[in-house]
Amino acid sequence: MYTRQNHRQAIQDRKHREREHRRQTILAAAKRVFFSKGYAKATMDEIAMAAEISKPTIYQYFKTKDDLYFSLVLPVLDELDRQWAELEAGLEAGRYRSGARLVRDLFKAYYHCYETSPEGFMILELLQQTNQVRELGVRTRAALSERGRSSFARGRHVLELGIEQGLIRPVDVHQAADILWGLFVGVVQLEIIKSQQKRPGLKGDALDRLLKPTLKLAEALFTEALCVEGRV
Amino acid sequence: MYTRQNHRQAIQDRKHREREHRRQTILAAAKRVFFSKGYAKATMDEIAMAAEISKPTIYQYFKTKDDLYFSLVLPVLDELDRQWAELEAGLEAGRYRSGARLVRDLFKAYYHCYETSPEGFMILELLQQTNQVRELGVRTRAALSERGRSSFARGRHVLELGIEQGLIRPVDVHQAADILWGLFVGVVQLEIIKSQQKRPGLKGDALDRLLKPTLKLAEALFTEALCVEGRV
Amino acid sequence: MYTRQNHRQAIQDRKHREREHRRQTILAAAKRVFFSKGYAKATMDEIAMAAEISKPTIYQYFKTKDDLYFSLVLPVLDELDRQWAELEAGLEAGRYRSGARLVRDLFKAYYHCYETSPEGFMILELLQQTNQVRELGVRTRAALSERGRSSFARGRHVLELGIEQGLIRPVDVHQAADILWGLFVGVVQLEIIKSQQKRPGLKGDALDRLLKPTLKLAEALFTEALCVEGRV
Amino acid sequence: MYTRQNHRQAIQDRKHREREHRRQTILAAAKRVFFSKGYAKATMDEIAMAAEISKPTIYQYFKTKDDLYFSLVLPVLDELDRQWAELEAGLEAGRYRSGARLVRDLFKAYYHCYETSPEGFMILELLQQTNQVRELGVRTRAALSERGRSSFARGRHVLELGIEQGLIRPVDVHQAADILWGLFVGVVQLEIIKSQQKRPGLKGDALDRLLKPTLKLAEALFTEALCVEGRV
DNA sequence: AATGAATGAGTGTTCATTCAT
DNA sequence: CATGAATGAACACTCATTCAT
Repeated sequence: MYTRQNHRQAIQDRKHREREHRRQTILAAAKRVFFSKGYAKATMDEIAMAAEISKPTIYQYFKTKDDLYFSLVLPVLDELDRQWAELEAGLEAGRYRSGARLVRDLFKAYYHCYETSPEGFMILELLQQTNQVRELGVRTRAALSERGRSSFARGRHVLELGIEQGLIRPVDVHQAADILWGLFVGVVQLEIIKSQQKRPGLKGDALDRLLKPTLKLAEALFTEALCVEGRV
Repeated sequence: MYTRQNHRQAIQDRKHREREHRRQTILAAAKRVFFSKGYAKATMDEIAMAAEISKPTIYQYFKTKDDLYFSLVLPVLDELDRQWAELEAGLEAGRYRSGARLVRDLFKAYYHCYETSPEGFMILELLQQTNQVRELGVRTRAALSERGRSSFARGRHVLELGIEQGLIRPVDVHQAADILWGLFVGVVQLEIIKSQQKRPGLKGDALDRLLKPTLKLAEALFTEALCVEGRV
Repeated sequence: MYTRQNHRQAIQDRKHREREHRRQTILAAAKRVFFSKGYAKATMDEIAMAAEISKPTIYQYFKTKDDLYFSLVLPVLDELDRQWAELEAGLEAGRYRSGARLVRDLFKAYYHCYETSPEGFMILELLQQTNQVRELGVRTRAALSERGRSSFARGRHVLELGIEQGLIRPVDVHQAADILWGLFVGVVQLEIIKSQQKRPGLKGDALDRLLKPTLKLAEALFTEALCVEGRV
Repeated sequence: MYTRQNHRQAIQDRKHREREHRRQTILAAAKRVFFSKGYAKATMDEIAMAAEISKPTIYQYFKTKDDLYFSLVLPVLDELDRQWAELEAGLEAGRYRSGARLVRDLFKAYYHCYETSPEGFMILELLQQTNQVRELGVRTRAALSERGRSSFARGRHVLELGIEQGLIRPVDVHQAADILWGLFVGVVQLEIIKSQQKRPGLKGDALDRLLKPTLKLAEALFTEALCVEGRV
């Protein structure tokens, strides 16, 4: 039914949608720029141009450059958490029969998370470069820290479940989780550099051709190393 | 015998030593600053202050910021190459009986190289951020690129020899070398972030307590995965 | 009629006007500073202070120091060209009966061009000092070079017409044009130095009192030397 | 006769000679550098390298960059004065019969002075760029100012004599002297710019081919304009 | 809400000048 | 006397951020 009340509501909704849409546009632009230049060399001007808006507008959506950056990184961590949550659920439901499957899905989780937003994923490593001290409102900062922690915690829990269920060999889960993450990030990083040396501009294709088989081998090696059931 | 001739020579020598010493002071300061801030956020001013000299003095020893940075990174690659050359020689001399030994020494090579200059090692990854185009005299630039290539080539050759001699299982050496490097760098990077989150300032101790056992586990996993002789 | 449309237009217009006004303010400030210090000693900071704005603002109107400088010089060349075009038209229309008139107008052309922007005129000579190589976008650079060439070409054509019409004696027009320009610039330059030695600050008055009669005499001498009709 | 006294004297002399020689070396180097770069862009480093000595040594011969510069300019003014003194003497001895001769020798005087040290001559015009205020010891500054004044005074006297003796037409000698100087400097300047535009590096040849005929024409025009004896 | 314009605080780099030897 | 090394003071140019509209 059409009422003045509903009309107002509709306008409100549209505005919200538009606002969210613009926010996403900015984030997408920022992602591209941060990725190709690194945190420090990326300028707000360039991001604004990439988003086809004016610079001050960015500041209406994100308090600072740091804030924008972290807003980019957060979803990646969330995605990782979601992936791991699925794995966790699967394990708790007893859906895994072999360690190989588990390892395969572990790698899939990482890869899916990377694929969702390759740039966002890589940007995670720029964390070091950022102004680690500055304010940025406590909220974002805390959120980021907590998100990271929870992600890793869930990863460890997945490994613990795998060990408990006799799917993978007993190892220190802290260390193992770090190794998996380190391996994944390190390999992705290396292949990016390699693919950029050949032809600059990350056209995805070249990168994928390097990355996928390497990750496949890594998965095979970890299956071999971690799984209980013996040689494949 | 003390002669005027010797005297002059002695003075020359001392000056050379002093110059070299100052060069090292600057490099050490730069290492600290680059490491803690990243390439872009590190300022020449800060490096000068860290080295307790004036800014222009830096420019008497290093042509540009880039030059300074690369002078920091080059020795690390050289060290890596040296380590691998030793492994290569050992393999060619038939000194390796078991794959486990080989994997252990492979990890040792990486670790020794990291230990020689932890900051320098990590800085390698900043390569992406650097002004990849600028001149810096062709010499350093070319040297760097070539050094990287040759290091990786030697790493692959080591793996090839290991496979030929039946010490490790047949795998694609390109991919395997990438995985090893990626794993090592990724893990070191992750543990650094972790140790800095706990207490900023990289006091080495905290880092080492995290890093060493993790790398030990990684070594064990790779021994398991790569070696021919079966379960250890 | 007042409409919302017109309102917007009016705002646009005002902004345009303001922008142009500020541009002129900067140009005027730059003119003063360049003139009193020369290209190299003039600093952007000083120009900014003279224009009572901040330094980065200058860079919103002019890409580089070079660009600012050339933007100052270009109009002078254009004015010169315009003056000569008038002379040319007059000659082609057969409006000149005596060589004396032509020489008088030649000097008038130079003088008018100088008067339009005395500093700008003198700044032309600083061309040598400028970074002759740098980019500055090809556009301005090319424009400048071409402008100079075309101005001189037109000057020569004016002399050619004068000779053809029997108004002035047959001389090499390349050389004659160079002599006229050299004389004018050289004299202006000298009188400026002289007037500055007496009282620094180019108050125009002192300069004019020196410059005008000297140029008058130069005109008389050239009339004598160039004109066909014999002694005046 | 060889005595200890003479010996000391001889050593003193040699030292003086050597010192003077080095001074000249520096001046020659500075001349080249100042000329090709202009005052501001010329660096003491470059001058030192051109003179094949170290930078501080320059400061033992010249107090500041300004001092060095003015020491370069002074001899040119002296040469000009010498040339004019000769002309003056010739006139006073009644050696000139025709105005044409006088004008020819006037131009010769300028040209000879330019030829003695083309760079030095041109450098004179950079006077504006120099730090006109700074100390530079009063001495050099005063000397320069006075030298300029006296040179011009003598030039005017030459013209006065020429007028008195009925060789050239009565004109204001202040203005006429300024015109002659301005013409000469302006033309030289212009031809230098032109010859550099064609092929950078002032190889003299190209310049001379432009300069000489132009000056020849200028001389002819001034003969025509200034001389009493009528058309040539 | 969006933007054109403005700016304070740096950046890397250079240079005239001065020590210490 | 000559010099290698050092430095204070600039300089052109940039950027995250904020007004005014």
